[in-house]
Amino acid sequence: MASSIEYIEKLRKSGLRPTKQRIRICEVLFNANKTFHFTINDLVKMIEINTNQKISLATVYNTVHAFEKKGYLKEIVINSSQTYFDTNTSDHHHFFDEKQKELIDLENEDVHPIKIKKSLPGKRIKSVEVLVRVDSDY
Amino acid sequence: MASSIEYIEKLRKSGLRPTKQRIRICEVLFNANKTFHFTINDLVKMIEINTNQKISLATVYNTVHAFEKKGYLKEIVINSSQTYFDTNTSDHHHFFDEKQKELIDLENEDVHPIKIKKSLPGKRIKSVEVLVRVDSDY
DNA sequence: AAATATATTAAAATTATTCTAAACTATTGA
DNA sequence: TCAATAGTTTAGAATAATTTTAATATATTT
Repeated sequence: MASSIEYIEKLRKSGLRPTKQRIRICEVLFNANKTFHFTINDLVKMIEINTNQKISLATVYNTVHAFEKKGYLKEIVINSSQTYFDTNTSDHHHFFDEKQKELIDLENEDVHPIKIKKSLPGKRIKSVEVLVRVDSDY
Repeated sequence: MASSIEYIEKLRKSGLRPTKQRIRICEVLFNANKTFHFTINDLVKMIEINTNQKISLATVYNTVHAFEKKGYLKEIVINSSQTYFDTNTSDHHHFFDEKQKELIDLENEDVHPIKIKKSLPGKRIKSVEVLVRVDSDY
């Protein structure tokens, strides 16, 4: 839980102008007491709830991408028609249930450490992500 | 290297009618002496090279998906505007260089075995995939 | 407060993929 | 062998996520 003043600071510090829209999106994303996963579509719906002021879709895309670049959000690697984002920016992995389109965190301590033995000349590892696809029984 | 007669057999065995188009696509995909990664777009280009007979885009999509269902191809999980497929259907992982849009195999023996300690009630693990994102120096 | 730099917006454009329904081809079995 | 049928291919239309455009609005700097 943070106040909009804190978001204004946070935005300014990272070189993003604290606009009405960005502050609103910060509130929606970072006021929750748990981290969560969302699609752009989910976020638009969350913004619409209890708001009279609309934010244009282009702005939502711009802002989410700006936040991702600044490290406030993580993009989750899934082959799906929609891109998922995560407000949990810590190093962790995911379960994905294709049927229910449900994403579940897999904390780093839930996975034995991953060591990559192969190295590629001229290339630096940026991230190592594990996706565990699951089927639901029902 | 296999002849079209072998592909006809293979297709029939898996309940797919051996059509001109499917046999052609088998040749393009499975005659190579190394496995490789491709997008639908790549495949269309490969088909066009040394062919007078065109295959419609819808058929290419249909066939690739049919082959994937039968286990002759693997879909690779990447967030990219295009979906990648792999003719290497063994259990393995990938490096992905976003800049160069380059995919590189990471054999299972190149990764320490991945053990998932968390289990989800009512869900069965279908696959565990690792994607290592890399940056090129240049 | 004016000048500037940056953001927002609605609408159009783009692009991968899927759908449609008509024409075609492989298979079956008489 | 040949007609019936079931499955396949096709071009083009439809869909849907995302990006672009360029005009308007807002934040920052001087």
